[in-house]
Amino acid sequence: MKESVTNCTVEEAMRLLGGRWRLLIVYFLLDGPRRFNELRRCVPGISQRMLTLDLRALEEAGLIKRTVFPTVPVTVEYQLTEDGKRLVPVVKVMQEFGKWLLEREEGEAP
Amino acid sequence: MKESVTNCTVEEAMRLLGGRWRLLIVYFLLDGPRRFNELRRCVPGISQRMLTLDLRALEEAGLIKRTVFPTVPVTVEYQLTEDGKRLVPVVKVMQEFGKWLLEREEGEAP
DNA sequence: CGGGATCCAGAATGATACTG
DNA sequence: CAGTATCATTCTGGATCCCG
Repeated sequence: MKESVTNCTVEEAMRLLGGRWRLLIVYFLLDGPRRFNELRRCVPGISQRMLTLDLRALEEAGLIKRTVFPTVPVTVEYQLTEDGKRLVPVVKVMQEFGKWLLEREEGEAP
Repeated sequence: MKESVTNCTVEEAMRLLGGRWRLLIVYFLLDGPRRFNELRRCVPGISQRMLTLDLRALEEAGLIKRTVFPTVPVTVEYQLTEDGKRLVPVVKVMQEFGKWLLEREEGEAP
């Protein structure tokens, strides 16, 4: 089972990005590096655990870079890598579609 | 200006499209209408149940249209609505990103 | 053919407590 | 501050049987 898929590029992308938070996290990294708790405040409703897990997944995929500054207490910064910048159009398009969705909802069922 | 709706737009979009199959189903509807079992064959590995559920969700969101032809046995066709065509850029961008992902994998882990 | 209904396994996510 | 560990809950997806 799970042999390589034929032409399922969309499936591959969704397997990595399809979670509830990942693209949202990336969204908040568009403007520059962010620290862990900074992201936690930005991303509405995410748990500490999921933030950790999703950051790890994105890091493992080479899309973000984790930098530890040996301050006291320690400071950790996350930022998009060059590869990660390939996510910019993905986020943008999702943002636009989501915006349209929300505006449509307002118009139909207030 | 509801700042309360900070940027749930990405979240909103992912809530609707974030599943494993939905964008993939939409992908196979880009070229035109498809019947149920036709989609089942196209979408690699999807179960009948999930195809039904996801088609329902997309229909409820007004993104696809379900048409029943009273043949014997019955024939059901699914197609993108005008609203659903807003998904075209979303699918395209996912497809491109997935393609890049797959090509990168090939290059790294032979 | 195109589903609906039910049951179930596993993955995804959340809550809470603890730590260097 | 930035996590880890553990447990609980919810969600996703598959298997199977049934029906008009």
